Amino acid sequence: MVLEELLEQLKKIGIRLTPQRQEIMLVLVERFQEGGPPLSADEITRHVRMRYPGISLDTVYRTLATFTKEGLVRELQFRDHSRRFELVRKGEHHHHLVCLSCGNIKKIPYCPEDCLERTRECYPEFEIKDHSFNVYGYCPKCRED
Amino acid sequence: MVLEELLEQLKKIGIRLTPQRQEIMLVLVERFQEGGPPLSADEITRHVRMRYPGISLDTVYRTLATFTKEGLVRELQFRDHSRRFELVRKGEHHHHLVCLSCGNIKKIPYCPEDCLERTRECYPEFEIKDHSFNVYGYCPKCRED
DNA sequence: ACACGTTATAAGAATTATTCCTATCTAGGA
DNA sequence: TCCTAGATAGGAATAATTCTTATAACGTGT
Repeated sequence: MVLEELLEQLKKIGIRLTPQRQEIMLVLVERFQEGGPPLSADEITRHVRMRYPGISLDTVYRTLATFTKEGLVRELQFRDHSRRFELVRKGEHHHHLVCLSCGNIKKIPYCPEDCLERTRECYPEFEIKDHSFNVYGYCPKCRED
Repeated sequence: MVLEELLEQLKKIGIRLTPQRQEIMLVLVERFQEGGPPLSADEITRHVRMRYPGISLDTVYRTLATFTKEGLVRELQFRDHSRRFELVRKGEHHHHLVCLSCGNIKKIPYCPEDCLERTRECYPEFEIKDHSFNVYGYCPKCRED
């Protein structure tokens, strides 16, 4: 099961396996498995509180920062200024199509690898670590208005 | 001259040509001409205040929103949560390479058009308007640390 | 199983960026 | 020149995130 793998990974990293962290990881894994859109810190907090009511927002933010630093989670920043988080799974890579009206998010299964490669050639002195590709538009529902 | 062209464009659009708007446009044009990185709202405000001390932050934000809506300005959102603005010039299109350590920004002259096209094919019911492609890494200076 | 030291947490204060409110002002058409 | 819709200044309000600090608890070593 994915969750256990990840908890094992957390142990290896050498950070403490607290119940709060486990719950946050569980929420991220569930969202990944159902294929839904990335979650905001607030959404994650609300989900975690269903099963772990006392958790503080600060803990959620700190934990997400830790997970991101360890490469378990990817942090996303969209043009509407919303900040979202999603689980990183090895061998799986995608980008996002975002509705400018309702914020609805779809996965894009393509990746601009050629552009990335050309960027590396253009700036060989940069140590390139990551990239983001977002497409913005209006979803079918919002086009009607 | 670029500035006059743009002021003319503002007139055509039908919004009032106030001195505040002219100053903000001037700052954006100067930055475009010197080829420097996009500006934050705060940087723009500081620049505008050198020549127009009384301008309020709210006016800067409102004006940038107006310019963005009219397609004269592009709003950028990077992973460090910084929000920046740059002039849009027809026939010129680029993306950004951002240093994760110092925030240094370089222009990328390539564009993932193929990915964009494939995204259109994948989601034909979406009305695609725009996209962003950001590459993150460490600049030469920051690699040393 | 237990104690200890390190690290994580909760709670709320503080910070920062942005937007809202409202009284006043002004660009530009008549 | 006058008039009015739209714009501005200034400060209050909001929202998201981070900081502070006292308390709690993970997991190593006994």
